[in-house]
Amino acid sequence: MGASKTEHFTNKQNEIAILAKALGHPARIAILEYLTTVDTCICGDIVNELPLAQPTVSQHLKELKNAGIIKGSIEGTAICYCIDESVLEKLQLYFDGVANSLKKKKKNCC
Amino acid sequence: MGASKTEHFTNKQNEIAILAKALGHPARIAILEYLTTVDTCICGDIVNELPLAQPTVSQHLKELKNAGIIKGSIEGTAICYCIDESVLEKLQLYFDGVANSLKKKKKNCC
DNA sequence: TACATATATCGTAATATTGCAATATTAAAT
DNA sequence: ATTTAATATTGCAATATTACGATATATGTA
Repeated sequence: MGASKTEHFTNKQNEIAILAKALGHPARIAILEYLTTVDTCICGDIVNELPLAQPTVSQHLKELKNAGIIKGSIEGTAICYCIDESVLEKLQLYFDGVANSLKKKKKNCC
Repeated sequence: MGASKTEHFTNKQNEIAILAKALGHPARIAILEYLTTVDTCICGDIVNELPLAQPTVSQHLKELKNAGIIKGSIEGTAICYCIDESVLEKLQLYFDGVANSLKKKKKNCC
């Protein structure tokens, strides 16, 4: 095997899982944070920011792009990558929801 | 290769990546949601809730446990699994932080 | 003790991820 | 047209993940 049985889960569950998986690597968290802090989308510096070879970084960017977390627009030779704010908001809302539900719960175990 | 170069990233980045990775599978999102909604930690029903074989569920539970997202306490024959609220709060705060930073940003690209 | 129940572990097959060197592509600059 | 710079793609090796049948373990019950 090796492939997830996605068809048995809800769209929402798959959606969140895809986003979480895309962020399930420190390099991609570092990219997220870099793109969050940098004011103007200075692009190709991402490679210089990370301790990884250029093809590896490119691959990580691709995965973030596939998950919808970032988008890139061509800017001459360079590419301008930035975060899709709405997707991050989705994650924010999701974990807000879970954390708040937990707070309301009466705990009779563990 | 196949192993992540975790040593080049900050503790915080690795920590968040580990949590995100653990939630990067719809079955584990489903487990999270089940444990969130269920009031008393009725345990072994997780297997019945999921469209996966018992060893597979056990494996997913183990991964959530390794990441620190859930903990289990033995309750006779059964095991009582529940969410570590503080870890979920960590995720909530993290994505709150990222999403809020993005909102404050002036967007001059994409 | 023997049995049933709940969960974990082992072994294994299929597939996915990670990382990089080599190479391709694309567009600007000379 | 050539060169340079930035990024993507390909190909491959090492490792990790996913899933499950078979089996082990542990606890309660007859």
